Amino acid sequence: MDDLTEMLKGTLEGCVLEIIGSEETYGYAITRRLNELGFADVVEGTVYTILLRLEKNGLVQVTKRPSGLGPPRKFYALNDAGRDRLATFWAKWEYITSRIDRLKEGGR
Amino acid sequence: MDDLTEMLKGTLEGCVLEIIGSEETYGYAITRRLNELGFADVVEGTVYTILLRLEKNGLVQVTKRPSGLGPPRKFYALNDAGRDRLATFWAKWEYITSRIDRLKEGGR
DNA sequence: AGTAGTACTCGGTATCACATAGTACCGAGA
DNA sequence: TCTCGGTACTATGTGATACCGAGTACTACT
Repeated sequence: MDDLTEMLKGTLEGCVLEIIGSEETYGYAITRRLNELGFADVVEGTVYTILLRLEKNGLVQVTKRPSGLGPPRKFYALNDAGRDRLATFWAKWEYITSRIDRLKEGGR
Repeated sequence: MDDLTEMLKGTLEGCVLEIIGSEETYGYAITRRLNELGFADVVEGTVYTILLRLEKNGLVQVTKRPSGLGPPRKFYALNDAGRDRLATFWAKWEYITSRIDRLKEGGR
């Protein structure tokens, strides 16, 4: 699949929120998870910028824990604001996909 | 629905291509069409920048015709490159929505 | 000692939707 | 007549976001 970056704008952050919401986890693992989900070209740098943004915007709670096989990990969990944001993300996603599907069907 | 702009990145151009592909039309009418399709906050300036980009990238054929109720209209039609681009757009859209749905279902 | 895998940071770039202001043409009502 | 609203396009600049590239650092295995 060729370049998806423009189409991922706005949605990738939602994906990261969803992953964090389903399980407390850390950046490196999130990248792997996205890759195995089919977002093959998403690289670590991208995920980390998203995580830093989430942290800066107060949507996550961060806990640093030693790793055993590398530097310490920063574990992320959603707080209330993060759960709110995730919910609006899915609402927006629902909204947009329904409109686009309508358009695709030659929609009226 | 609150701000969708980030999520429309990459997809709005595809929507415009789809509209042009189904009928030769012009900027002002495309904006109206998008608005009635549910993309309520999309404004003229946005559509015109997309149209100029499409033209610059050689995806459309442009014909200027007098309007009768205002300045002349620039009618847009897809050429071969445009139809190609539209096809890849739908392929990407399909791809992304399937991955996101999988993620949403707690996907494995 | 060197290498590979894990794990995070930081500065810069490109692209896109959008805001804003401006130009221009027409018809109808004050 | 003159303004106003609707039609129609152009041009410049801004902000958000994904991505790139380089760098730092820790561990384990050879």
